[in-house]
Amino acid sequence: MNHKKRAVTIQDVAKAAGVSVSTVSRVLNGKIDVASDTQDRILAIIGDLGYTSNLAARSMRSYKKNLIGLVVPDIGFPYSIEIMKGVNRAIAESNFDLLLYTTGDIQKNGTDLHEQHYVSLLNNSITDGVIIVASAAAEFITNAPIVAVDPHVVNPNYPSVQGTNYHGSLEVMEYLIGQGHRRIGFISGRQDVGSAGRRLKGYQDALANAGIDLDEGLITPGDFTQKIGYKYARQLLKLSNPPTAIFAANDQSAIGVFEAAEELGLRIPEDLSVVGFDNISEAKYLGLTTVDQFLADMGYVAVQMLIKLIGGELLELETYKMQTKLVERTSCQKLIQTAY
Amino acid sequence: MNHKKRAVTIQDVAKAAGVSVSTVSRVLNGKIDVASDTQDRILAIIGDLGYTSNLAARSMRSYKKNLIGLVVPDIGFPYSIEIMKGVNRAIAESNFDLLLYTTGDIQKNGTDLHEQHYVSLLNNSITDGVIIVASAAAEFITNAPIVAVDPHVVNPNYPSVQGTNYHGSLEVMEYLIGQGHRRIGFISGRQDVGSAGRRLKGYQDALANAGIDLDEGLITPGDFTQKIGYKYARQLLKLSNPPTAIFAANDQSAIGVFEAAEELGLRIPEDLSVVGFDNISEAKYLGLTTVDQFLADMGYVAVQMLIKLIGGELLELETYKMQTKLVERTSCQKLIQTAY
DNA sequence: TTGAAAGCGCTAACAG
DNA sequence: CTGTTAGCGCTTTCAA
Repeated sequence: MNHKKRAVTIQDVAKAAGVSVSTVSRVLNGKIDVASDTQDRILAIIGDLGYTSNLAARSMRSYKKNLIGLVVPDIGFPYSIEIMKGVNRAIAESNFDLLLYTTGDIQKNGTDLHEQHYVSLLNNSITDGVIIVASAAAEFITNAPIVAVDPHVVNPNYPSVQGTNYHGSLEVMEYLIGQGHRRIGFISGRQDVGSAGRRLKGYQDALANAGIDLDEGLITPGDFTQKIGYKYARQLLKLSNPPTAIFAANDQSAIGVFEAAEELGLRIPEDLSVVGFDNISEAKYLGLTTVDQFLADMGYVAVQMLIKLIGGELLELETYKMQTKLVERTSCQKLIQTAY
Repeated sequence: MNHKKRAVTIQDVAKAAGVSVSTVSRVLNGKIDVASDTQDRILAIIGDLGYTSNLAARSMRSYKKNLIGLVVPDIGFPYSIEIMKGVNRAIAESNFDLLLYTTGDIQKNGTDLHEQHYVSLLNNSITDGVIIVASAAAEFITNAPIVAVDPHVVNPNYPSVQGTNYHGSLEVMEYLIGQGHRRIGFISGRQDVGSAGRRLKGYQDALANAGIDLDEGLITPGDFTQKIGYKYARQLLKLSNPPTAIFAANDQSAIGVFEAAEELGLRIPEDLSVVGFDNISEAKYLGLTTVDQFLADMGYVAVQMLIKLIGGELLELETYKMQTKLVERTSCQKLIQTAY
């Protein structure tokens, strides 16, 4: 390895081939008006010299970059990972490459301003469009298209992919009520996230529909983390009149519930039913019932929408709704029960 | 949202502020030699106009970009995800941002040539350095530093972070043999991956050390996937004289073993002991014993090494060895046993 | 079929 | 303290 030497440029190639830079550029861009022997010679030299075009310089001059940006607050979070898997799959099927932008910490760039900044940064320079996950911003200034996955804003001013959170939440509650549960706890999600609010609304409305009085004491705060899920589940389960089921606003917090139940010697689902939103693999192996939010599929669909937009199709403000439905993990539960 | 309008450039800002572009550039780069009222005025205008500097143009001129590249074959694979988590954490603690490059499919860019291409593409243009995961290439042409995480090559020609695969494998075998196992199956990893070979070597040597004859029939092929792990575990368990323990070259295939065992009505660990390398969360919740390869920590360390290299420290060819050791998942097993 | 030259947006000397 | 100027590596007219 040497990383001292100046990178080889189009000039070097041109010089070695005894032609002008414009001719090399033509070959690079697959233009047809080049003599085939010239072309072969240049191609050979490009191989010999190990030339790679300078992304920055290229982006500056040409419109098409075959690069899609993905702005994610925190790639360590299972929620982001699931979406990335779907994005990844769609990218693999396309002829675009992926540029992921993150500052690593959900605190460090979770704000509207940061998001807007990154979107501009990418779209005004090296990407053909960007996908932004869990966007909080109400608006983006960009000269290339964007698609938001699961935006916090309910009716965003830009194209987006959303799950039917309210509907999915209703379905969970109907399921639990159908099993005979009357006291059902709810671990909330982050206050500032739209989908969390819709999940809570589903919880409340389903109770009303079933004629069950709402007990505010069964609704706790939350922030989508396992730690806080554990904390409030513990609190709920220690009530003098504890719930017989707990519905968590996402499955990270559902895992927290699982831990609290284990600690208190409760069996799931015999002593306590637990359902969580989002459906990550850990929930699957724990045997927790979940609501499938198709996180990966949302990412997949977002890429497809974006590619259409880049290609010039006018779906400017389209919102794609993905149906979220209950996934009963019975087979996994059986699997784990059998294995031990 | 508007994505028709031309992006606002440094020229626009200069014109609006009634100064030259260089003055704006100075403000942008935090140079001190600017009158503070001029600076305030420019900053205000930058805010008003929603100006973001053009990444491409900036990269072309200046040396420092505060951007680290990460080249990963397939971000959907748990192995990659674990490493990315560690990278993410290190990035969060630094003042660098992350640019992830992938073509999405392990088949699509798994070759040396592709890797070399991406490394050049990034390092010769917009990044200050790149981290390359599971690199197959023997050499890279680049004018900025690179660090490889878990390279296929045993003694690469560039800085790298590696786990002590051979040692970890020995430890597993000593553990299993200590439990009284004499017939231990081995599900191999991908042939072309160096670490997989070292794990197999550990398996073989440990048997020899214990004076146990090697039965080639207990060693199967493999490719690190759950599906193939399942297939060969099934084959092993149906032998007339089946193994009492199976050691899988990674924990994805260990999960396949788990499934095969379940299907055949075997209890783990009573009827069959299972150990896998790598330690992803699914294995944790399944209660499988694993070898911790510190995947996340490897990513973390790689970023730190890279930042040192970027800063000019001369550890050019340093290889950082992370100790891999057996992790007994007894508490998780208990947790699952209690919960159901 | 090819080359010369302009310029993308920006930074970094160099003058003033 | 600020403006002028010269490119970075590339694509793209426009001529030849």
